[in-house]
Amino acid sequence: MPKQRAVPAPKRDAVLEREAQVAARVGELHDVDFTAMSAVSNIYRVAGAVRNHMERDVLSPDGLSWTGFTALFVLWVWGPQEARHLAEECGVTKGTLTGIVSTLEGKGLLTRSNHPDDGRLVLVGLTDRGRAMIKRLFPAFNKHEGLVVSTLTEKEQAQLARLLRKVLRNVEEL
Amino acid sequence: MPKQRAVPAPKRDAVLEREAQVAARVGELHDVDFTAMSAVSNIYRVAGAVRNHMERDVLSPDGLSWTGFTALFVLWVWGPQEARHLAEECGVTKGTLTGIVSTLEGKGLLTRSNHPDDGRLVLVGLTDRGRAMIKRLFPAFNKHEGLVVSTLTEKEQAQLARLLRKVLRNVEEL
DNA sequence: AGGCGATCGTTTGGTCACAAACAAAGTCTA
DNA sequence: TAGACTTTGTTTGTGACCAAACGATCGCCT
Repeated sequence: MPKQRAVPAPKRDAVLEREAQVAARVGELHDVDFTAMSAVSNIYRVAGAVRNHMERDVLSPDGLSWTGFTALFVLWVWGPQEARHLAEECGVTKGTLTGIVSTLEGKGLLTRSNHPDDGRLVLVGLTDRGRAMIKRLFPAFNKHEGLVVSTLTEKEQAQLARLLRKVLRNVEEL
Repeated sequence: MPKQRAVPAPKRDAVLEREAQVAARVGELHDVDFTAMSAVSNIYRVAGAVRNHMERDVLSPDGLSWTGFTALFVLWVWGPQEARHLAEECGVTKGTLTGIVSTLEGKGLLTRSNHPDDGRLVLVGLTDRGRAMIKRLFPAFNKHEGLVVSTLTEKEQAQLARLLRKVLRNVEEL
């Protein structure tokens, strides 16, 4: 009878091994959903790592943060729009967006203007400088996005995106 | 001849539709890696949504942030340890950890102490209050983790975790 | 027309996060 | 043993981020 392995993992993987050890230590509790725990914790770890990588290697030379880049990108793709819309598209609260817009406005990358018909609304739009910057930065950013998932096959990348979409729809209306 | 659809997507999905529209607008550029773009942007969106959900519905009643919870969890699972190790495990810089630890120390959830042999090192460990809190909080947290990925089958959850691990290993040494 | 409630952006107060500069403590080397 | 590196945690400065409170504006309703 061959020696049985208690854990099917073939070791040699720091990330996987850490999960296994955590599972062993938390094992004293019952009804722990390890699969969900792995998925969620990995989502968060990857997101942070990707953000750091992007800010360090792509964005920081232009003094742009991840969110700053996102705002420029959204304005570039969707055109000038109301602040509330921009906030939602960037995934931040309106309070946070005020700061973001102020920062980017200070750099001369976008402008605030009043809505002609509704005095409450603020319209945000790119300046020529802002448009030039996002146009120059996006290809580099996208290239690094490809680098990040380069260890996955095209099919796996698509499936990763699909699974995440499914989770996203669920979480957003939860 | 039946009317052809230019986009194969069956609509009716806000998340997917937004991606399609972005693709259409960025289409003027050549060599855009849309698959990678979807995957990366979804990773980040999901991570933010999950973090917000957890802080709102699970952690905030106890005045705990995501990172604060992570720190307590790590200390609970791995026991008292040096600050540098805790920082890496939480995925933050040492400077950030100083603040985290100070906050949690103020709440009486953990303690700082000096290493007996090396005056530079600081040992961080849970107090009884901290241990009680994480022990009470973790099941609720884990239950919500399950909720977050509940629209995925068990198999899909495992695959999501697997794909993310693959990306994580790649990004961390990039 | 005048008031009530909703909506929008800003402000406030606090935490989180990083990079960079720093002081204290340890290690190495000559 | 004395000086030069290295490592560790803290401090500093800046930006991101949220929730809650706020003031301004709009729409509706009587």
